[in-house]
Amino acid sequence: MTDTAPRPTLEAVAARAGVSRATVSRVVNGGDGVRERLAERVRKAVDELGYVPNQAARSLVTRRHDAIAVVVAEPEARVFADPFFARQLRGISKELTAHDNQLVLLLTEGRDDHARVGRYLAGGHVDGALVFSLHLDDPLPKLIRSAGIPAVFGGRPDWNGDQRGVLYVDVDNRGGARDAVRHLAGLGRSRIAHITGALDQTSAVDRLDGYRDVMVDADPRLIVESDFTPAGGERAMRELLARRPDVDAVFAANDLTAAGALRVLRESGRRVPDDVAVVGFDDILPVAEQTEPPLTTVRQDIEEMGRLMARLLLRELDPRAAEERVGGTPSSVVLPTTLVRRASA
Amino acid sequence: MTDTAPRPTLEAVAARAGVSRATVSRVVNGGDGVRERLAERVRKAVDELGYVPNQAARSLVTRRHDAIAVVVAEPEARVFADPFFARQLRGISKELTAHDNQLVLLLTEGRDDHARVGRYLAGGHVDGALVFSLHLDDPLPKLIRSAGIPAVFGGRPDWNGDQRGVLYVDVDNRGGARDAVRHLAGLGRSRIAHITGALDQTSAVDRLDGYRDVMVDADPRLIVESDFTPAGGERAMRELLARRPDVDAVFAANDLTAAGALRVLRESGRRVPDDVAVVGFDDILPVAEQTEPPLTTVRQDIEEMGRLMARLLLRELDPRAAEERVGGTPSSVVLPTTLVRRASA
DNA sequence: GCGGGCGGTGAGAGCGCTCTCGACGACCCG
DNA sequence: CGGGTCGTCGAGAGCGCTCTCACCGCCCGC
Repeated sequence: MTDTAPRPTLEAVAARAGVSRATVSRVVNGGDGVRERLAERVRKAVDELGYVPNQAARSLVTRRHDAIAVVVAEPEARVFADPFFARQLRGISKELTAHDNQLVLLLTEGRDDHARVGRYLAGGHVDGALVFSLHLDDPLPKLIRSAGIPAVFGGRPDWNGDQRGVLYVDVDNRGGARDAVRHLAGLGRSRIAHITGALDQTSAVDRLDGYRDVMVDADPRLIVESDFTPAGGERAMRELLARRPDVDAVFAANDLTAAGALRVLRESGRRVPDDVAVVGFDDILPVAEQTEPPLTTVRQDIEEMGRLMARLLLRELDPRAAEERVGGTPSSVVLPTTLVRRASA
Repeated sequence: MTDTAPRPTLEAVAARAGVSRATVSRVVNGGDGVRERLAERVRKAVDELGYVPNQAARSLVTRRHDAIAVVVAEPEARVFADPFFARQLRGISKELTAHDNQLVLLLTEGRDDHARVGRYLAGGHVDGALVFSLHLDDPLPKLIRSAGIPAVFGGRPDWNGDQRGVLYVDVDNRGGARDAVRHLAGLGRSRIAHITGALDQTSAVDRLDGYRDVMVDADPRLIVESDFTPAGGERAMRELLARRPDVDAVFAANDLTAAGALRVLRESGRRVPDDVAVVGFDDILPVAEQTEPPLTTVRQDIEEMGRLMARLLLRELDPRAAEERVGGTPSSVVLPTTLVRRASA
């Protein structure tokens, strides 16, 4: 343990500035109702002493923490293959920092951890939570709700039951999927297949729905279920080639899957995009740009998504905003996507 | 704001169990020196009331927070292209969770943020810090030191000045590089080139040193400086082909760079590995497995690195451990690497 | 010229917890 | 059988802050 010099207290600052604790407190917290002359003297004392408020003492009385929990309930796979997660965190971090809030990160590991997270959130250590829980059967949303703590979800949660007052920020997965498939159709392709993502996640379901919106009466054999992984993409593509060797386009539920599909197509002697055009989803840069050929894909602004989630939550927490909100509660947001054309379609 | 029911206090539990506050506190914190009969009664009361200790009140008196900061000082690029960061976080999170510590994440954005981070750390909101700051000129290490807060660095820091007592966990970059180059030599290659990483990071410097260890008197033209990015890898590879068209192997400082190099080699009509063998570094799965051909590379156990960093810091913070430590201060760790053979070399 | 406001300031009471210290039996030894 | 020791527990004093409330000048209006 490093011995830290005893940090100056409000008391010390007050003594130095020749005022009372209350006045120093007022100045430190915005300084309303303190005459400028005095305030100036206090600020000077604060600087000289290097005073930093003790957050614990402050929280004890205000019952606020200026801290937000970010709960990530991904069992390895997805989050850690993508830089996804990092991007969202960055967006969140930016927004929180701008409002002097801290980011407490909770990563969960299997079921047991849910209890721990629930306890933590219910324990009132943070003012709110941003939750990433993309699986349909996830207990987290209920847990959060029963913890009685304000929360915003990343991605549309889809649990059975009351959805009132549930805030989330999602990407327009369905619309993005439609754009992708329409793009393929616009290229003159008619036998457009879809390799789905893991269908226990709303994003995968929505992308599939988007595909169906355009391909209203597609051959069901053109739809192959997969799991968002490259290996899954390979398997699905093989299956697809067996079912419909005449397939001339593939819309994969994400870039990783598309990369797997691309490899199988190459193996099978198909040229991309000449014989089969391929579109992915996510625009994971190190992947989408590195594939052979580079991948046409649907981009989503992940960082913005994080930023928005944080903003929504902070607004929810701010009593001032709560007043303004009368008659217009803050609502969930769905972000647009854009098609990024590269060589694969 | 959600109205949270007033949470029960120690006082309430004490009343219910018919004991004093002090006794409840003892039970809650391990229960030494309390007769089992009483302790049992207290635990029952805790359960019934759903009591959760107020961390703020506790911190106020103990001056401990059971929270550590993770500071990531990466200007975008590296961290967010790799799943690197996510893996490390996971390792850290696991270890911290196991010891009931919270993880406060601080991402920095340019210079201004350093001051903010410094203030935060000096403010005594956390017990220690894990710092990722891979750039030679980074002010963070000094800042941390002057904040007087225990810290462990991820990657060997390299600032001028006193290094005593500086703890870090690093990967054996130099050894891994040696292995990579020896592997290429073992394949019968003699004109082995190296595309470096950004040389303002110790990892890049160490990898270059490892290359030099084996290629003691290599043609300097075989060494091309780059920056860890795919685009940089492409540029470097072009330069290399211009300088030494007879190059028969490339050791790239990381997988992203290798992927860029691979693309240029393909363009130029070289076959990999027949004409030119390529080895990367990091084993970033979604990249290394997706390249054409799949990349032989040097793997580092990133998650373990995070775990170790946390363990080191926690030990540093634990007064008990401090006693045991007499005569043997905890020291930095360098993790081994392993060569992963795929198709590119 | 005097009372009522009012803006500015200080005194003091807690927030919920830990921890020291002293009290109090029970138990042991001589 | 008396004095000391040990284990167990409660009383109470803060930790550093916010916030209410009372107080004190001063300015205004009549």
